[in-house]
Amino acid sequence: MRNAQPRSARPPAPSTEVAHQLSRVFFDLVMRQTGWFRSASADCGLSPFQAKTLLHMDAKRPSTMSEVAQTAACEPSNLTGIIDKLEARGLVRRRPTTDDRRIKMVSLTPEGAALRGRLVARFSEPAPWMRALSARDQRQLRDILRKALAFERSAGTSSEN
Amino acid sequence: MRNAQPRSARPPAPSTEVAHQLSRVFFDLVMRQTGWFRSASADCGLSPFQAKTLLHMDAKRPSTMSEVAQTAACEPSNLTGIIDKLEARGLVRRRPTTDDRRIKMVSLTPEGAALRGRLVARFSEPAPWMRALSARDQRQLRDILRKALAFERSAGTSSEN
DNA sequence: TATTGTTATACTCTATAACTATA
DNA sequence: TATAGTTATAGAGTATAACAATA
Repeated sequence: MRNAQPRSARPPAPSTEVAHQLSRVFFDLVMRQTGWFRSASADCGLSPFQAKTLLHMDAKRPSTMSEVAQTAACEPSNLTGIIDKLEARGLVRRRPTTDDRRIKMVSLTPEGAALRGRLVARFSEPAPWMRALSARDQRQLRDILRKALAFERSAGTSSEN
Repeated sequence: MRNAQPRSARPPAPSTEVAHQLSRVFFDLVMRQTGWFRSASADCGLSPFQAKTLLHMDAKRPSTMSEVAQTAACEPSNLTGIIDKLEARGLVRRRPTTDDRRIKMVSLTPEGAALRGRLVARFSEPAPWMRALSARDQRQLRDILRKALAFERSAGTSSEN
């Protein structure tokens, strides 16, 4: 864990040692944020998975159940129950399509879109450790994470796998 | 969300706008890593919470149930069940103390410490987006996250709250 | 009387398989 | 026969309250 890198023939990848250190510190930090997500969801009256689902829905465009399940990285069978609850609360709406009657489109109601907005705002409130960083570190971190997110959005279909 | 900052009298904090942008991009990225954590745990034959608990245990020193519950940010009642399972698999050991017989110390067995090591190694494997970053970005990101983690460890008792 | 850990309970999350209604 | 979504079910995670043993 503290050894130099073996010098075997490799593509010109950046030092794997730095990447490993990065991985450890990232997941160490992430592991400390689970409670944050939970309480932020609860502040909006939602379970974590309900909040996650709402966040993964496109505020402007309806999606099929499958699409939502894929972007939220969950099983379609579980999504059914979540959408049931969100629909019962008037936050989303399910409608069949005319051309293929197996497919159902889900969309946010105005109430759902509003609550989704509240969620986004809530998740925009910086955690204490973010405010503790210098302005320079905050900018650098934001910019690097934006690159990472751009990669994730292009490369992976979602997170999973 | 794209507006300039209001110019009201404020402490000389770094731009809250940058911090908000940082918060959004960070949690957007984090939301995509849950599957990664899940599959990494499964690779070691553990549920996510079991893995989390093992990772939060000090490999060298026994802790009380309360201490583990606090660092893992879970309810003591839930920890009981998890420790039961880990103990049944021979990964941890529970022992009463002599001075206060209410307290029970939990420690990793050699098998538990070995599996914890495998877990740490597994979580050290960089995610694709980490490898996609330039060597410079990787170093900068690692260094900033280390500062964040140092803050978390000093300031917060854990994550929660 | 307060505290450590446990039990009981209930609800949510996750995953798999079987089912329905379409195609 | 294959696909979109649902139902059924089981196991794991999370939270609260009540409890036993001990201090």
